[in-house]
Amino acid sequence: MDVAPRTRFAPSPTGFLHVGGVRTALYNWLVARQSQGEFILRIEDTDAARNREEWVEGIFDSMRWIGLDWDELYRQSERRELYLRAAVKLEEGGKAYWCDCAREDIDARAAARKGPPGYDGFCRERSLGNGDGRALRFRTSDEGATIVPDVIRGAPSFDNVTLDDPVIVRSSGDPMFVLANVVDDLDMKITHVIRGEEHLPTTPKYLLLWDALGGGEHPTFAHVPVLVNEKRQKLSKRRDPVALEQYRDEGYLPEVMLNYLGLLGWSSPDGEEKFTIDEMLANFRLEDVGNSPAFFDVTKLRAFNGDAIRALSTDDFITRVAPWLQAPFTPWTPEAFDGEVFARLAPLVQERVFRLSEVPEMVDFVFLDDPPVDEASWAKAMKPHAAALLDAVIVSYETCPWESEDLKDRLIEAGEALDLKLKFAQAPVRVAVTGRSVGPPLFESLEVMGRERVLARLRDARGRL
RNA sequence: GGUCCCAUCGUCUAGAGGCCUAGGACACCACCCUCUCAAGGUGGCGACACGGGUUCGAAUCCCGUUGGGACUGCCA
Repeated sequence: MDVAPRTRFAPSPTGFLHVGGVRTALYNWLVARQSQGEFILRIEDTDAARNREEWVEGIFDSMRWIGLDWDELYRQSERRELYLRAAVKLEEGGKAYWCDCAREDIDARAAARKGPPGYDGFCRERSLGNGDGRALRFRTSDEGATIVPDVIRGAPSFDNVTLDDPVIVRSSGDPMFVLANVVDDLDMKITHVIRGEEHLPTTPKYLLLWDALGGGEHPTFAHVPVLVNEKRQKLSKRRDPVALEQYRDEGYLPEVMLNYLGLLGWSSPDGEEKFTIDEMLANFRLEDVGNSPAFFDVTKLRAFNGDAIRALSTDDFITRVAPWLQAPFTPWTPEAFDGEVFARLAPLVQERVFRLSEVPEMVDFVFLDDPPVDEASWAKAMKPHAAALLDAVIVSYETCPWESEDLKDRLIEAGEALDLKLKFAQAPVRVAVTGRSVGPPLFESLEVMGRERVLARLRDARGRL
């Protein structure tokens, strides 16, 4: 019974892709790709109230960016009839019933009997027909237990009495998540349900529904631990930076995102933490996925990203940083940018950034006519000796050969005349030219900028002292 | 409240009864290198939640406690 796996990633359109979702997508993708199976992308947009076409497009873009390709694509909004037919079948088979209880009624009854909150099966035997304001509920069993065999959690068992009858069709006539989910998994012949741990408590309902629909053999489940924040709460849209798109815009490399996400809950057998998607493909095993929540630590992601950027060839780096060298990421005008100048600075910058979005601010002084001056840097660098030093450097730079080595030697000379070590002598020049106390190596930057512009800035700074 | 899940350095993890005076990575600290900042090099700090069992022997197995989390929607 070794059938090729069919796995699925089922995001709902919310305007962005949740990094936790991307990780489960990755695991699903790996399982499918490892064994000539199929990876299915299913847009769970049954909630018409929040469903925008551009959000769906965004999911496609992000999936392509991260490199997870899919074999089949479905949108639940286009499959409504299928779910409704299943609902009718359940109702006709006596496995679902109509209910007109309002939330307040349900809560009031729960409070009155001092029992746990939740639906009490009030309408089970009322034999209500379909009608205005009525929702269809699935009748769960009151006897026995449902166990969920799970690749990474063992076999948690749930007593069926604790299961509320879930609404499967809203009073609006729209199908609900559980129904659509089970019907689709059945219809699409999904073999592995790999999803977030938050779905584990509702899996018994899934299984009961599966059986009621005559589904036969159950899929293999793997409920992967949630991703948490520093307070160990599930990563949420409201309080945590969870959007994959945000990381993309900040200049994290897609292969690093995948690597880091893969590392959260799984480790390579050889203990190597840096791995490619192909290496993951070769070594990944679902049963090796950990079972405790992992903190999404951007600090480590950042470190890995910096390493990956430095490992790029200069040409690759230039190619990949290109999008950040234009609007809206740059303070300079398009005409002011010079690709050849940037190419000379690129290796210097490449070694100093952790995210591609940090590049513009590191080279902006080269492409801006009048770069902003950081006041704190100015105050720190422009000590009493600065005037004399700048005077000397200006004179020296007016005639010296315009090569970084010469520029360095001349500054050393000027500094020594004032009894300043290079460490201190370079500061006024750096701030005068770049506006800041930190940046790429100074003399290479000066060389690239050219004598006239450098001299102009030095004189300008001297004048402000 | 109920149901379920989880528990090794600050963080991600290695660890499937002796290989563990618990290994690696990120972070942090110190030193070296150095034109700033990074990078790099060297070294350091740092954990088996607690209590009972089982066993010759437990981070590893069992039970309990404590702690954390998820779910408990006519959201997905």
